[in-house]
Amino acid sequence: MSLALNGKPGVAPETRRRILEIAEQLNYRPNASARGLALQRTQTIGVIVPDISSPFYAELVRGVEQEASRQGFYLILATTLGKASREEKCFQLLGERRVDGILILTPRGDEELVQRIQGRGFPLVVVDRDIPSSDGVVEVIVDNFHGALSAVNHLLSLGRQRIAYINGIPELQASRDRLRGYKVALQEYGLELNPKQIVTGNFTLEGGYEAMKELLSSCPHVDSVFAASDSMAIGAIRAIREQGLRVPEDIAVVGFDDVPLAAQVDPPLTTVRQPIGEMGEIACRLLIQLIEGKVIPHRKVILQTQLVVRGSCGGGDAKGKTQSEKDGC
Amino acid sequence: MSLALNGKPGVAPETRRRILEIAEQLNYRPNASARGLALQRTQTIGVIVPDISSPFYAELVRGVEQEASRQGFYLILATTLGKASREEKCFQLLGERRVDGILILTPRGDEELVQRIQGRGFPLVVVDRDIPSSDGVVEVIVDNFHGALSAVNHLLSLGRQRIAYINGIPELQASRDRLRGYKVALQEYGLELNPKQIVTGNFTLEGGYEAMKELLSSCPHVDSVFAASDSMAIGAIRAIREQGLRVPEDIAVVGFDDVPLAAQVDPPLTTVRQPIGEMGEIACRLLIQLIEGKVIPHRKVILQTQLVVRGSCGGGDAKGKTQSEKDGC
DNA sequence: ATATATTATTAAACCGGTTTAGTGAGATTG
DNA sequence: CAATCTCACTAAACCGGTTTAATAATATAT
Repeated sequence: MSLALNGKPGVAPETRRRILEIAEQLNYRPNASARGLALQRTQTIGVIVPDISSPFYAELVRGVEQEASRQGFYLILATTLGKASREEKCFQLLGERRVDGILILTPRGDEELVQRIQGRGFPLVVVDRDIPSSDGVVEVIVDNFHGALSAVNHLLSLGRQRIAYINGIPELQASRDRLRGYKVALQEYGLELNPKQIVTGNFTLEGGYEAMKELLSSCPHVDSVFAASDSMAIGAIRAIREQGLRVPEDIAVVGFDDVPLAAQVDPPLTTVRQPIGEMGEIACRLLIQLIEGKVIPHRKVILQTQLVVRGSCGGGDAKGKTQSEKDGC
Repeated sequence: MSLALNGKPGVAPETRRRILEIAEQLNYRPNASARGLALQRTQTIGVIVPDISSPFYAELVRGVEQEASRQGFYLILATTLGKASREEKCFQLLGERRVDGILILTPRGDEELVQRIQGRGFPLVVVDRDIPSSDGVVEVIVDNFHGALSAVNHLLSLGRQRIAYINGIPELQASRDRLRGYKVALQEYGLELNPKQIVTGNFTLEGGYEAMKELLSSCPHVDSVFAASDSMAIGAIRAIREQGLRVPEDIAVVGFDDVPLAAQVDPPLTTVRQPIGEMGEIACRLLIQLIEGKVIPHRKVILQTQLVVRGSCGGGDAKGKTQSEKDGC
């Protein structure tokens, strides 16, 4: 019976046809619990995520879901709400469910939790994680350094030279990598680094707004700003306009992330796109490979960002202004 | 053993303690598949949703997840991507999983699918559904009519009288209800309805932009506009500004939904808030009640909207202008 | 002290699949 | 024609829980 339904050999064609017909007739659906029990395999992936309603994670989960469903896997969601206590609970729940593998999507990834999950023998892939991999955890991350580099290089290529940087939460590795990209781009161009041109927001719109106000008062002659997130970039634009300055004519702005909103603000935001959905897909694909016992060629996948040029930094029609006079900042 | 672990009576305290100790020691976790098989109950809720990455559905799912996890249920996601063919498949998958109940979150809800799910005896709650309930399906919806009413009344109270309406996709009941609210508000105020002041977008920013351009050319003297979604409202603002007009001084704008973006645009958007997360929570709570065989007092829960006043319609400082001259539109 | 009622522990049946072992019929071969 | 080998089908064991029935131990009553 099981043989016939699952298309395995050892069943006469006629018998198989008859079984399938009857199954169809009383529309039989196999019981996943029973199958899971017998097979010790649930075709389920557990996803640990801080908050499903944030656009970033929602898009990530969408990518995961797409790939999982394509390969016949299901998703079971566990949200931590950012609390470490819930992280432990999430793992327990997924463990009881005997999920075939676990996907952790969080930059605050608790190293200890990762250890324990691995210790219990669950296939595991970590996405967008902050912590440098200690042991052979499979991880999917984005190349923040080169992303920032390309953003600043773009501003430089447009002739901007007084480029400020609005950093995100400095504790996150992502912030540090982007900052490094900013610094290296300036250095390679032969520009001196001005510490006053580096301020810190907290990845929020308000944070970007405040940071930009601070920047405008301490360095009034900046001609462009690179923000470590689109939200902060949008906040910065608001601050710039309140000062009566124009974007991009007076100050060019580049963001990071390419959230859906970025294309819709005025002016449309030039930004560094993170391939969020693709990260989810790839992570899911890797996890399924792990589950199926295949060898993973590279345990660390680093995805490249892409610079999306829109209106907020002057685009192709920038005149390559030559503001060479020094200001005090 | 089972008795001891689940805290049921009929076990000596000493024995129970010993069992729990051993269980703890070799950290035993019950197998959810086995339990599901024996109990014919999986503690799982199947969620059918068009697309998890849309902010609206993401927030809805967040609400559902919160309530489910509070009551010890898990979520299993099934996305339709809007295709009816996948809708059927989703149901099959959830059926195999023997989910305890199903939540459908979609305005395009296929009536036939609802019938079949009910026919199979699955507890079912439908959220944000378009179709008027034929039989006793439990549904959670939002009061679009009164929401629109309050928005237009607000504009009227600010002295605006030439109020235009940008409708959403007319096939959706939500659009029709909002349109009705618009009409009734004007009628109750004693204003005549001008068909030219009603245009149609498709719920997108671009749609709102185009609709507003059309409106400005056919009815140049409108003093305010109510859009059936925030996205369209934001598109409308862009169109208004391109004409050299100011918001809210020349034209006041009110949206619908209160997406996160609404508070962040310039000027902050006055809008009608839908309690999205709460809808999810309530729907989930109702579903669990159904699952547990409790009686549902009301099979149709209609949630009220809330007018959120921000800058885009002049707010409290509106001067109550009296533009009584007629224009040709 | 014996019979009975009460309670705690142990054993077995069941949920619905998968898989292996066992059985019978038909084909092949000496 | 009998012995063997295939192949298709049937029966039984197993996955890991829950629940009911059977059994053992203890307490209560006569």
